Amino acid sequence: MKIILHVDMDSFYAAVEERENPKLKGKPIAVCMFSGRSENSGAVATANYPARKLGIKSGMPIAFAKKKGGGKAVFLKVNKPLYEEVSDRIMGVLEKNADIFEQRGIDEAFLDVSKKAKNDFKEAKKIAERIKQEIKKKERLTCSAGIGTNKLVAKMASGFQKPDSLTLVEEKDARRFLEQFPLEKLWGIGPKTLERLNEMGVGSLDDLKEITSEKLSVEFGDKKGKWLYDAARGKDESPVEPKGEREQIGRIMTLKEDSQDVELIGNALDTLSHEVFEKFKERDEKFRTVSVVAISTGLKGKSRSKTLQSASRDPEVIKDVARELMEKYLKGENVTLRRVGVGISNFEKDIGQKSLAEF
DNA sequence: CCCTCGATCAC
DNA sequence: CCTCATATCGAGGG
Repeated sequence: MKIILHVDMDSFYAAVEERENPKLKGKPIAVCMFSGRSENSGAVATANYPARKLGIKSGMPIAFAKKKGGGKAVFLKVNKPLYEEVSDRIMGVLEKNADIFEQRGIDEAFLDVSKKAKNDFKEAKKIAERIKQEIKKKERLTCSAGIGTNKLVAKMASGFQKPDSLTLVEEKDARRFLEQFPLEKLWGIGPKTLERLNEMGVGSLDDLKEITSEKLSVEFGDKKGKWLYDAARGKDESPVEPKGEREQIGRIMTLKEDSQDVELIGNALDTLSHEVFEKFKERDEKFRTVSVVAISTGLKGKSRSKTLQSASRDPEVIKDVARELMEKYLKGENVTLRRVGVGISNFEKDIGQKSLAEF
């Protein structure tokens, strides 16, 4: 039997900001992504607990959050490089405590600790306590941890008593533990899946157990269908797997104003292409696919992509192909765009020669 | 099997 | 009033 630990930082962005600026201590904080089209356009990325008490939630429009905040809350702009730097150190602490380590996003990770814990939940608990201690001491940040026999249970456990919590769910308790959550709180069940399940007459995990694996596969596809079937039974065989390098690099931005203008949009694409290349260039690889995303005023997103005959690592290629894809798209549809994005993927090793200087 | 594209989830 | 970034799946076409 495996023992899986899931660690999730508590309101990470806001907590880092609070730590960096003692004046903010205890205050409601909303860390926001400002889109720049007007004073308050954008969304809340993370709200700390005092802010949540005021009704400010992540994903919420900033203008809306400000109404809720009643002037009490502090609104900050995200400082991603700072959070990344802090995250790297935290992930180092987590990784050294794991047999197998899988980072998921900037502030959470799965740790397979089966060997280190000698298959003993008590040992796993000690490991989790040690991790929490070390992060608190070194970074002055809290996190929540969940321990279970699989990723699903561990993930649900870490979120169960946030913040600064540690929740153990032994195998015999897993089913009952999961059953207390409404379906939509289950990891992997979002609004769409919930709606379709409801239409099938499924309103709880218990109901879900009544549906056959075949039926779920027809409705949700093979993978997801099987996953749901297992989830209803507290089962999740997916392994903790180290994440390799990113397989896509993308950037998206909100236009200063809604636009149909090829030149204005083209300029935005140039900027994005440049930023994408900046992230990509330190890798010793080439990309083969360039894609663009166009999000209309109605917030409907469309994507277009092109895979090149031969791989490239030329920033101009990103720009050119992005423009080409977008121009073609805009010609075909009569749409006004709100946001645009550029991405590259399909990386392959660059076995190119060294430059003369290196040689 | 590869490519394109949309959908979904969730940070 | 509506951010940003990535992974994964599946359908449909070739």
